[in-house]
Amino acid sequence: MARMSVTQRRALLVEAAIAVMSRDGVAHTTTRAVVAEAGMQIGVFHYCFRSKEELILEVMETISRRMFAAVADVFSSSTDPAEIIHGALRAYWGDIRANPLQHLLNRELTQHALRQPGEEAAAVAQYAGYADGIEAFLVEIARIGGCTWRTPVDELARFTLATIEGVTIQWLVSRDEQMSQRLLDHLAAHLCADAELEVAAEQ
Amino acid sequence: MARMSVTQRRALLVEAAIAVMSRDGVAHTTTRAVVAEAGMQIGVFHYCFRSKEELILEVMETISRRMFAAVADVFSSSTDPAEIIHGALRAYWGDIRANPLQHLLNRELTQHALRQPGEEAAAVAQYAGYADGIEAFLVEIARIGGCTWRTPVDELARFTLATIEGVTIQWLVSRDEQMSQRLLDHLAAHLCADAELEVAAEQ
DNA sequence: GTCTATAAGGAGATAGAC
DNA sequence: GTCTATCTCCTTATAGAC
Repeated sequence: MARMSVTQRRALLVEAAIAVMSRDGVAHTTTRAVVAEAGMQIGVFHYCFRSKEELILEVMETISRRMFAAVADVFSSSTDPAEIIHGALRAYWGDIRANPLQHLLNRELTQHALRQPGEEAAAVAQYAGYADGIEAFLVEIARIGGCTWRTPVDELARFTLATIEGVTIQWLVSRDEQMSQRLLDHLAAHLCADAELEVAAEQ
Repeated sequence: MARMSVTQRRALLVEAAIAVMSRDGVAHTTTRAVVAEAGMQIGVFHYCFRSKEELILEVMETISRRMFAAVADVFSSSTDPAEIIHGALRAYWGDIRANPLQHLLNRELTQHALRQPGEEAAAVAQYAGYADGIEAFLVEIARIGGCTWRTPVDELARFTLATIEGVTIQWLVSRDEQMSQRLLDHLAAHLCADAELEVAAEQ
């Protein structure tokens, strides 16, 4: 095989791992399958990664980073809180529809980390990232829309995260398109009802 | 070992499997570990179960059945919707606190089924059971409390299921007691706000 | 850096004595 | 029905030639 920097190989192996793990699940993914997917030889693996576990952790970080990119450009669309909220949920939903297996994988990775002694921190970091991301999102909505949240924003963010994740798994199991849409609309309405228009001028 | 009916052995093996799988996770559970936990010999396994997969499916059904028992006696307490709702969520939360690993296991079982070709139906049945259970619960609350739900009850039930499950996984990851309590209170308030007192007398 | 060969250790399932 | 011994397969990880 052509020469290639270890860094580049690592990146290719992470991509291959995401592909294989999405397709077959974490449990059924072997290092052999990953290197084969990347078109490399089995011996390559262990001078790119210390262990299979190190690869899994890197997959976890990579996927988390990408999750946000899927909804990042939603602010450009509007300054109306209701529209931004609906836009964000639609964007998230589009990502679910486009990559259902990747979202299933994401759940598996969380649980894998929780079961792996010493890796609980990876799961904690993953969730803290999502919660903080949504929280920042809500803060930004309030700023743009000139409103405040009745509920403490950390609580509202985690409530939103919880519901979104629950809706996701329900769809992954049932594939009931219409119900999932209704549930996300229900969540959007709940959020909109929590927003309180600020009194226009102070001072 | 003493003679014992296959039926009884199956029951003991299911209990042992729940113990081992809760402790170590589905991925790390071997048939050897299960029979050892049950104090049996390895050879026993395959004339009690056709395969490891058959055992896992039976574990799944057993756990689902028990989940409801944990909140079943909540109606005796009150006829006030708000109190019943809070009571039910408290009961659920108590079960989570008492058996966190079993709830983690439950998630793993869902995903295992989704990844196992031909077993998706087990996951679907699991979720349909939870959704229908919560729906019946909401209907009963409305009947007892003399109120109706503004939101269609199938939607409200699935929204509740989604949020509960999201809160559960957040706690399993973060173990943030106080936040989880706030999130469940938030959900309870949301449900109470959806209840609409019926006009006392018709006709 | 790259690749082949292999070490070392389980896994699920079964055969066959009792 | 019960239990021991074992078959067969597949895993991660490493040694060592090139």
